Amino acid sequence: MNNTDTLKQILHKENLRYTQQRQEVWDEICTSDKHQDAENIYNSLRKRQINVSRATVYRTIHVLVKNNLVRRLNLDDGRSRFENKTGIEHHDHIVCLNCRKIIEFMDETIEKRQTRIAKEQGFEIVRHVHQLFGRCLDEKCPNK
Amino acid sequence: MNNTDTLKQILHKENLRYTQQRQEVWDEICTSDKHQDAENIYNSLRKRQINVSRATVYRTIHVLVKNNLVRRLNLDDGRSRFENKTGIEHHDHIVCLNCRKIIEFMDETIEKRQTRIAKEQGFEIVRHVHQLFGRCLDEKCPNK
DNA sequence: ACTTCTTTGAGACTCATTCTCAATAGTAAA
DNA sequence: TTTACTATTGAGAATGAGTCTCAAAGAAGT
Repeated sequence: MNNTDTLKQILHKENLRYTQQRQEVWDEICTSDKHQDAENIYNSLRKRQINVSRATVYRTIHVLVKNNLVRRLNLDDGRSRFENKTGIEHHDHIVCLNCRKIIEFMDETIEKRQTRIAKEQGFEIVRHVHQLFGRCLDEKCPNK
Repeated sequence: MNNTDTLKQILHKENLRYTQQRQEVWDEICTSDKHQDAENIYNSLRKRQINVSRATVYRTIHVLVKNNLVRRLNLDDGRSRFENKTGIEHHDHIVCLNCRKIIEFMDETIEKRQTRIAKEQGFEIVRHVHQLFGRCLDEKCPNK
């Protein structure tokens, strides 16, 4: 299913109308660099002459997150970042504290273990956050 | 080393003065229930007739966190929580989405694996965040 | 086109946290 | 044990991400 149909489907399910603004926000998240924050998404759209308000950007993101089209990332820097979640396998993140480079990782053993640990403690996991913060060895990184 | 000496030591290292307010904030974090937020710490102190300002609470917490006496937790609910880190072994958290109960866990296999994964990606981990959000089976939990 | 209901945009508002700056309090030297 | 210097404090203003309000604009069915 393409971006437009995916969006139309969830809007219909939520009894919401299909609008140009909602499509533009969703497109921006799908096509842009990953891990953009709301302000970034808003600015990118404005730069492309697309009229949309900050309020609409936030409101649309809520719908997308609620319906699993988008994942919200909280990287401890005070604002949420968003990534397209459709057709993407689950992964977690490694973040460079110097250059803020973000790498994705996924480890089946860790995934299974955390589920088991939660179960042993009487929990059923709904979601999890697993982030590794450190320093990368990238030449371009202003690492000391 | 007791709370007072620990505090005096890091204040000295940071070229900061030992004050009653700083001691009170540190005491509150050491003796109170775990995972309190700044407002909570502030209110607890005021309730005990201890004069301290919000600004001082926040400022003191920064010093404590910077010097590894306190850990800052971001549980995705908009405010930071703090826990005493001295003499406590490392652990991560499981949080109930219904009753906000917080359980600690620690798994050596996961710890080792994440270090290795980061290394393979050219990262040296400085810290990590691993949180499991779900629903607990506690009878008192308003978990339908 | 008409009616009804939803969405939008601009800016006001919230809330945790940080900042400002005058008043207060440690601390080292005398 | 007072002086002199500097750091700390408190009250409230400022910040910034995100949310809310409400009148105007837009979808959708008739």
